[in-house]
Amino acid sequence: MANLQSGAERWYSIGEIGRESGTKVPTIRYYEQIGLLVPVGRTEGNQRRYDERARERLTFVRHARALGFSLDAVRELIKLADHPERPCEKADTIAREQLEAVEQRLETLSRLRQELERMIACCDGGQARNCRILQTVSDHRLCLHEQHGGGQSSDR
Amino acid sequence: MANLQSGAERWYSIGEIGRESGTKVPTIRYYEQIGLLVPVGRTEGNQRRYDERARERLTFVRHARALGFSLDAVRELIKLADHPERPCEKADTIAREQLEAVEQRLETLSRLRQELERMIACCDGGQARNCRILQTVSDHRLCLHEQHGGGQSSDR
DNA sequence: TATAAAATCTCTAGTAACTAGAGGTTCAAG
DNA sequence: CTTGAACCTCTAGTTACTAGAGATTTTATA
Repeated sequence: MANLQSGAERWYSIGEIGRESGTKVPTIRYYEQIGLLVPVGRTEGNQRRYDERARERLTFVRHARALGFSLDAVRELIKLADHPERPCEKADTIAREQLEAVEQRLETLSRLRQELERMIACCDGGQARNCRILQTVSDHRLCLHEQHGGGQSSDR
Repeated sequence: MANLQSGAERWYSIGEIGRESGTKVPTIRYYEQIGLLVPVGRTEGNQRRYDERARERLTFVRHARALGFSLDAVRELIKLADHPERPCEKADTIAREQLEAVEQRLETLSRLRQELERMIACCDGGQARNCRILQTVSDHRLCLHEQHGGGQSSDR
């Protein structure tokens, strides 16, 4: 809450950085609340004002999220970005884990796609009684693959 | 709450149908609570007992979930399966929507995979300062694709 | 038949990652 | 100086479960 009007630095409102980064305003407040973004200075009327650094931090978070990293992973990545002298094995590990998860999901989904395509192709649009889609859902044996499901949360 | 011991029908406990269908017991109770499964009869000691039909219903639900349908979609599919005389357009629509969602996710994910692979390949394992992974997350311009993220919830 | 272990019951609360709304205040333009 | 957009806090809702507490029932064994 220091010099919010003096100095040469440019300040941004929460709405501005939201628009810029494609983030809804409540989401930004949420990130602050869970400690992902450091609280920024306020105006006398209690409104948040962001500087360049805070803006970049939000961009970092959003981009990491867009890459599919969990908020916990993002937290780790931020920690690393804040300590440039540390080795970056951790970032490597996180990225590799993310890659593996993505590959896993890709596999599951492409099996699902195949299954859905087949179901749809076989549906003749008649009575529900004869609907291939409903039959397939009813009877797992009509499936091409055993793999989807079986255990829980193979997809998410 | 009728004849739970008389008659020829076989009854199953919640644990049994859970094991069979790969569903955790609380999940089954949850499905009942939200009205996805019809409440079944109970023993004198208030424990649930499932018959063949109830067992199949759970299988249906689990399989539909494994195919990626939302609980709401499953609800619709159940309604249809319960009315075999109706036309099955609705099932077709639901399945097509699901297929489209799956294809969408596949696309996003394969872009992500590419991005992650590139990030990881470029990381030299040195200081965080020079880490390609962190740099890429910091600066969207280092990305191959603009598409991932941009708006919100492209993946989910 | 007695007892102990396993399974079940209800209820509440927690998870991830936001999103929406109520009710009130502040900022910027005209 | 007024008005309307943007902001504030706080609570609760979303999806699809999952976990735990504390009590009761069922089942298997001695």
